Amino acid sequence: MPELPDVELYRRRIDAAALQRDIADVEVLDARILDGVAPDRFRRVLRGNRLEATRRHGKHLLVRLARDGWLTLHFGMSGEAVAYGADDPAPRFTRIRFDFAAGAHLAYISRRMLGRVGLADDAESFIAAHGLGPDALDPGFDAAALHRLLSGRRKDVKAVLMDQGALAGIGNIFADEILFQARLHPRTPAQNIDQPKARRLHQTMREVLEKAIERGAGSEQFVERLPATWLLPHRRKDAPCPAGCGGTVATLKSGGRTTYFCPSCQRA
DNA sequence: TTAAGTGTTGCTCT
DNA sequence: AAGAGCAACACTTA
Repeated sequence: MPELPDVELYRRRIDAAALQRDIADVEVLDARILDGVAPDRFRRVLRGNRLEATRRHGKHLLVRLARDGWLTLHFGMSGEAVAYGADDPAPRFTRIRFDFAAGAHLAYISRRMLGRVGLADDAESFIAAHGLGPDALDPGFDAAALHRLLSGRRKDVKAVLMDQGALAGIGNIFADEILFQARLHPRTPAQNIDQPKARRLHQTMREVLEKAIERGAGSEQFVERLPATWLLPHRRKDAPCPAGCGGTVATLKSGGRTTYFCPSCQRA
C-alpha cells in the first residue's frame, strides 16, 4: 500500500523497533528482490551492523547504517515493513528478514515482488541517481514551487502529481484523493492551473498527506479511520459523491491507471 | 475464470 | 521532444 504516507508509517515502525540494535543475521528469502547486490554481499554488509537513522524521500525509505553507507527500501505495489517479536513466525511474503541480537525481527514484505531493496553509499546520490523530485512534504516545496512545476507542462495535473521526477511520494490513490479534495478534474492540463489554484492544490496536498499519516496510512484500519467525506473509502464506480454534492463517483483511465473522481464537483 | 490492482521501467508511436 | 499507451514484472482477490 505504499505511497508517501504508508512509507512514513514503515519508517516510524523501524524507528520504534529496529534502530540501534545489533543485527545478528539477515536472511534473503528471495534474491530477486535485491537491486544490484548479491545476497551474500548484502548479508555480509548487514550482519554485525546497526540501523542508525531513517529518512524517507517520496516512496523510498533510506536507512543509514552504522558502517558501510545506507540500506534502501522501496515497496512497490504490495510491500510493507513489519517488526515482530522473537517467537513469532515471519509474516507471509517476507522476502528479507532481519534478526536482531536481542531477538526481535524486522520483515521486508513484498507480495507481488515489485519492490526493491539495495545498498547505497550515500542518500543524496541515491536520490539523484533515481531522478527523484523533491519530497511532496518537503517544507521547501511550497506553493510557488508547485506552480512552477505545473506551469510549463501539457500533461494532466494527475500525471504530474504522480511523476516521481517532478515531486516524489504521490501515487494513484493519493493523487485521486488530493484532486478530489481540491475539486480539480484529473484531466486538467497542468499549465491551466493558475497561481491561486496551485496554492489551493498545494495546501490540499499537504493536508491530505499529513492527515493520512496521522490516521495511520499503511495500517489495516486506515480506511475506517478516515473522515467519511474522503474519496478513499468510496472508491467505487457509481458510489454517491462523499462530498454530498449529489453526484456519483465515476472512473477514467489515465496512464493505464484507474482514476476515481466526481464529475460534478471536479470540473475540468 | 478473467481481470484488475496503492509502482516502475522501458519501448513504441505520434 | 514531450507525452500517451502498453507490456512486463508476480501473485492475490473479486
